[in-house]
Amino acid sequence: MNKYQFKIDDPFSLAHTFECGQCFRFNPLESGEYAGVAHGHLIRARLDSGVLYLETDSSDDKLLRHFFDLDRDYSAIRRALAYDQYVAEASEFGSGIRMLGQDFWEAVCSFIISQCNNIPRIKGIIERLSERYGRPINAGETTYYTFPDADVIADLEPEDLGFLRSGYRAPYIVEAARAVASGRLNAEELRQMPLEQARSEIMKLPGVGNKVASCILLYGLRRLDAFPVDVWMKRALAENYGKDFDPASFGEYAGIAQQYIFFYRRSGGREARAVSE
DNA sequence: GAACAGGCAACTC
DNA sequence: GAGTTGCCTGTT
Repeated sequence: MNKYQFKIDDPFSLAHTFECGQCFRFNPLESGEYAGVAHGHLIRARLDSGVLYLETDSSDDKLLRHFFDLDRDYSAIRRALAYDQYVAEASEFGSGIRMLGQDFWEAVCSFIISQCNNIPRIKGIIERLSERYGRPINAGETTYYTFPDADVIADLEPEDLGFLRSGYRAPYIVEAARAVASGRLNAEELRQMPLEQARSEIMKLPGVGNKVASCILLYGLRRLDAFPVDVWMKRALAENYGKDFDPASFGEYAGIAQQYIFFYRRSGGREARAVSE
């Protein structure tokens, strides 16, 4: 295992980052660390006095910086969003959140699984998929598994995924794997496209509508202008902006505004803040 | 046992 | 275009 230290200047919370709904494969350890697998590597992360300590079998510090988004100025983004009172509150509350640089295919698959589903079950399905078709990484008493490559899943039939208990999503998973494995859906090409064009390409996948496509854009391609609206966001937007609000008005960092609002609203929003103060 | 869940798609009007 | 329904599975 390799060890890395990164000095962090902006607010940074591992708990908020890993438990704000963007990522399903990292969990807290008793030590207070967070551990999980990303881009085929086990990562154990700990934050102490503004330093991010990583233990990992990766030796690619560029990938690690990318995954934790260490080269982005979050304080500047929060200042840019602060003209809006509610976003200012939400971004204060969730100031430690960072947008992880996740693997594209993993995000495609994970957010297909997420539809009409809750986080514990989403995590369970993804873990079963990884244990069966991923590569094991031994770490002491625990064995972790990488997220399986798209071409492995592409060779399966939906019936092969019965053990996942993913229900009607199984054929969607296989079709998405085939699109990615064949190059029909290519992350690099999507990155070059205007947002709406990339969205309509992603929505060609069966079982992928506007919401899941927005999650794939934001979490799988880190298109920060993508703005997923689920039932929680609908509530938050309706409560604060009325019915006919266009999230695009948040501009190039709409996706980060979304993340702050989502986390704030799910944590109880203003009511929770009032209680804690 | 019925209703619902961080959604989609096919169908209705 | 807005509204309704079934879809697997799991939880309440």
